[in-house]
Amino acid sequence: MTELRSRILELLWASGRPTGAYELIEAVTLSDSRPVGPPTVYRALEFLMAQGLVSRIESLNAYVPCIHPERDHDCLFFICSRCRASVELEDPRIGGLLAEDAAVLGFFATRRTVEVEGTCAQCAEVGGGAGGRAG
Amino acid sequence: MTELRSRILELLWASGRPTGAYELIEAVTLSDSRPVGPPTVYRALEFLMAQGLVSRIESLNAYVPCIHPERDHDCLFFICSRCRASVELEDPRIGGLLAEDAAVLGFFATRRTVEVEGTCAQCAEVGGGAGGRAG
DNA sequence: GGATGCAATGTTATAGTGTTGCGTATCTCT
DNA sequence: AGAGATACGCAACACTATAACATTGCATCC
Repeated sequence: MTELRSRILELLWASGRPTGAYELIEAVTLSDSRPVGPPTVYRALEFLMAQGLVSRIESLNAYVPCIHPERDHDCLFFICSRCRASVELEDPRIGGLLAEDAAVLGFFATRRTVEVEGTCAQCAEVGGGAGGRAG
Repeated sequence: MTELRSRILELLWASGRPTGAYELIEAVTLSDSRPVGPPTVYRALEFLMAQGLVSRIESLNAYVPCIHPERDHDCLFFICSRCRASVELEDPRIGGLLAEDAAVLGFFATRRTVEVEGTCAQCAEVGGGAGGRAG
């Protein structure tokens, strides 16, 4: 773990929501008063993902710090399309079913992506408007 | 359903694997001997997805024709990282669990993305090499 | 016929996301 | 110090997607 990598991990935690790579580039550039290029940030993200410290949210092209990186887990994200927040959940049953389906197909799984978009409880309470509960 | 839209749907079926938007642009341009721009194809894809005729695979930035578009279903994809093929499966149990988890969070889900990457049975048989069964 | 409205498509430019290639620095081991 | 491995800097580029605006074709109404 290097200076840059921990810096990026901190920024992800500080952000509080899925954060794009180019947002991170800007944030590092600003906070450290030094310009970093895309490859630098992407490499750091790659490393952090390999360590299980960060997950990528495919449907947003964005990155989030991982809860409980200490153990291998099913990344399962609920993403609010109104407030842009995401909640990570652990549900071993889903991994179990996917493993079961994979076995039926004779498929050897290496990576899972499970993402649910919608409206979080807090935003739903506020009511009405774009990204709302309808649909 | 217009000429262009059915053309793109045909191309997706003919491709036999997840196909990028720019591949489709090229394919339409070649097969119809007329240039089409990105917006044209993206709009057609948007329409086809709204009809449930096509799904987007987020982890590949690619598109696939949907099996059984006639009914609302859980899109669940197994994507082989070796041969690039994808298999769509229907497993209502997964949707059930996700709905259950969403309910616990008070989350109103509007869209699900479930994608599993790995090696398909056929490629695993061939053995060894990149994208293999290890992991 | 001519005006109007609408959905779909065409066109140009640009925004956003991610990678390649190569050079340099830093760290570690001997 | 010297050699190899790892990480970082940088320029350029490739890929993916959308914005903004113009045009076409068809149906409708007067």
